[in-house]
This record gives sequence, structure tokens and C-alpha cells, in this order.
Amino acid sequence: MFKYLTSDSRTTRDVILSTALTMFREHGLDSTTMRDIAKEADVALGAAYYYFASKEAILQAYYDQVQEQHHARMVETLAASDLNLEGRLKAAFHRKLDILQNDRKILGGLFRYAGEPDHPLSALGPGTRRNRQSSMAVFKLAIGDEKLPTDIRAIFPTLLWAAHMAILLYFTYDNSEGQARTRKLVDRAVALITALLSLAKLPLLKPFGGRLAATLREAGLVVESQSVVSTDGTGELS
Amino acid sequence: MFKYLTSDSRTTRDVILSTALTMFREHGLDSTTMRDIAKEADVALGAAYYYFASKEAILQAYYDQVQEQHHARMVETLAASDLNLEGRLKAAFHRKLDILQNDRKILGGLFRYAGEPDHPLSALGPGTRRNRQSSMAVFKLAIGDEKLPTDIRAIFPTLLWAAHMAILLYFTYDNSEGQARTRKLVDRAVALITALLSLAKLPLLKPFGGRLAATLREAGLVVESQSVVSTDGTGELS
DNA sequence: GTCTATACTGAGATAGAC
DNA sequence: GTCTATCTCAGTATAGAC
Repeated sequence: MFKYLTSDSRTTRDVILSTALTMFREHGLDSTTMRDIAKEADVALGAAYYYFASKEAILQAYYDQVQEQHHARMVETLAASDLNLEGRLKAAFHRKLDILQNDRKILGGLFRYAGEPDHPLSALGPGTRRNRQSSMAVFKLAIGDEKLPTDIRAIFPTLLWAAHMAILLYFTYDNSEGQARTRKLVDRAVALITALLSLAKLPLLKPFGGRLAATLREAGLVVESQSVVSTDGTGELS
Repeated sequence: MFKYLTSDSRTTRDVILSTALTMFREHGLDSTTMRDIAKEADVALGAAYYYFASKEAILQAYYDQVQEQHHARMVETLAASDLNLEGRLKAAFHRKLDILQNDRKILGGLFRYAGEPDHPLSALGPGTRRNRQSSMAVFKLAIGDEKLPTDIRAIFPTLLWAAHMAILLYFTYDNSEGQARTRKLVDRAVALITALLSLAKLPLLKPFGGRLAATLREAGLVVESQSVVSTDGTGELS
């Protein structure tokens, strides 16, 4: 799955990347300068810019890395035990938090671009479409072949992805020991969601699923032809 | 309601502020430098920094100004006609969008700080608590003395505020003519919310309001003693 | 193609003169 | 209250070693 590169260039790039991430975690994004990173990684400033066009490009690499890990760990979890829908949804959220446990500062930095549609790192913009799709694919893994009303099935991955973004935002603000509050919120929220889901089949509530789906579709918020991510983690649509 | 200042200092500050906002609207936040602003306002760079400690401080002033306007326009709207809950909620959202109609770039810039809890401009952090409270107070005006289940009443302003943040995010990405899509989304969403609200009283669904309220409360997301904003628009709690 | 050394530009922010 | 000069730092050359 790794493209072949000379061992030297591979390690230099990796050294710069891991050094940068370590420093981001310790001192925060803004306090860490490219010159700091280069010095710590024992390379010249030019070398850092040779591998990463900008400080943001390092974040981009981190972003992709997290997404790949999330997919891999979710596959592991699903293979290891036989969970029901609620368990699988909880797992999807918790595995993401596992990965980001020490990276709340970096995560916060990524939210910085959320309000700039044209920025390549905007979590909601076209530049991160593939990341978003492969993130939703992880939630589709969690949904699996669970029997759901078609209305709900169409919008569920999008809703879960949105909920997961909100959870991550809460997570960056959560100073409780080991971010226990976020963990608890995830469990409560997923329990609520699955309980509501079982009600959605009732005749009384049935129309609401349809109205919600129609509203989201009209707003352009539902991605149509989604597919489970391919095993190489690229998030390519089939 | 205005603190007295010498007419000269007042106008200089205002000239700098309005010049800055005009330039932000035209060229965006990042492309507009403090030097550009100073030059356009016909003052030296140092003068700009005398009135605004940083570029962000200009945004802060804008932030407060928007909040005051939102409150004022909502009061006007409510006085002008006799609306039901749905109408009042729609008004609350639309009046906000009216104010921000040409400021989507600036708005996007404000979202930049959402991931940095300690930043004074973080829309979710302690630094903007008063803005948040006075924003929720506007939504409380919209709710009025509508009869609601107590569970729902406690969390409703918070939920509306959160929904309004999501709408604003959608708004910054909305390139449709006059942001018509956002306007339509508001109408649809509010209609859905009020429809759901009428269902919330049913015995079958009653417990869900309680569970939702408990979850939000436990997560520390519900502000307790809220009160309607005082008429001077400061958002001070009574 | 991989990397070093060095220097330049632009922008936010500050110090201190007037 | 206002201005000029200056500082720091991100980002971008550029020239060359290998």
C-alpha cells in the first residue's frame, strides 16, 4: 500500500512529520514554527518546505493519517466481536476518540478552516470531500446491513458524520480527566439515537423521517452514491 | 447608552471600524491588512492599533454590534405583528440572516476560532459567554410564554442557539442567489421543529424529552439561570 | 531528485517620539 | 491621540552541494 520511495526520502519526510506532530501536541499549532520543526528534526528549513509546501500541508497529512487509522481500527473492532447496531455505532465514535485522545490541540487547529469554504483544509468544503466520504464510509460499516426505513437509511451516514463532528468539537473543549465527559456523551447520544430509530417505524412518526430526508436533500446535504471505502483506505468511491 | 467620548476620538474609531468592515466584505479578512485599513481610513498604522489592539479586536467589535442589532430587530418584528411560535422562530433566524446577508466572509472568519477554547473570540468559549447569553435571550423572546413541557422549555433556547450556529455555517457555504437555499432551509427546519414539538407531548414520546434534557444537562450544555436580555442590549443577566 | 545556507518580502504587532 | 521606526515570524526565493 505504500508507494515506493527511496528509504532516505521516506525517513526524512517521516521524521519531519512525526517531529511536527509531537511539537504540535506539546506546544500547540501556533507556537510551533516551521523553523522550530526543522531544527528539532535536524534538517534545514528548506528541507521541511521541500516535503511540505506549508505548515498546513503537515496538517493535511495528519488529517489523512487519522482517517486511515479510523477505518483500520473500525474494521478490527468489527472483526473482533459481534456487536448490535448500538454497539457498532458507539465503537465508531469511540475508535475516533481513541486516535485523537492526545491531539485535541491539533484537532482544534483543524476546525480553524471550517468557515472558509474555499480552503483546501475546510472540513466542509470540496477540498476534503474524499476525507468526508471515507469518514462516512466508516459509519456505513457501523450501520452494516441493519434493517432501516429507506428514508432513514439514505440520510443516516450524513447525520452520523455531522454528529461526529459535533462530538469532536465538544471533545476539544472537554477538560475532564481523560475526556470522560465526551465518552459518556457518546454513549448517551448513541443510546438516544438508537431508541429514536426504533420509534421511527411507527405510523405516527413515519412521515417525519420523510420530511427530514426531503429537507436535507433539498439543502444539498445528502451525498447520493456513497459506497464503503475500499480496503486501501483511499476513500475512493466505487 | 453610548459612553461619552470626545467627538474626535469617537469618529476616528468609527471611521477605522467601518472602513475595516467595508474592506473585509469586499476583499475578505486575510487579504485586508491593518496597513490597508489604516491607509484607506487615512490614519497611520499606529492609530489603528491605538483603537484596536489587534485585527481580531475589530472582529470582536463587529461581533458585539451584530448581537445588538439582532436583539433590536427582533424586538421590532415582535412589536409589529402578532405571530405564532413558528412565525416567531422563523423571524429570529431570518432577522439574523438579514444582518449578515453581505457578511458571509466575515462570518467565516469568526468561525476560525471555534476550535480554540481559550481564544477570546471562540464562539463556544468563555470569552464569548455574554454574546451567547444575549443570543439565547433573543431566542427566548421568540419562545415567549408559549406553553411547553418543562423539560423542553429548559433546553429549547440552547437547542435553538445551536441550530442557529449550524444555519450560519450553512449560510457561509451557500452560494445560491441571495442565499435563498439558507432561507428555505430555515423555513423547513423551523416547520419540522414546531411539528415535532407538538408531538413531544404524547405519552409515547414524553420520556425522550426528559432523556435528551438529562443528557445535555449532564454534558454541561444547558445554561441554567437564563433571563431575557435587558433593553440596553448588553446581554447582562438579571 | 534531495538538501543546505542565506536572504528577502509582507504582515501583525510594539516602542517611543511628538 | 497620532505618527514613524522597528521587531518577529511565516512564507518564499535563490544559488549551489551532492
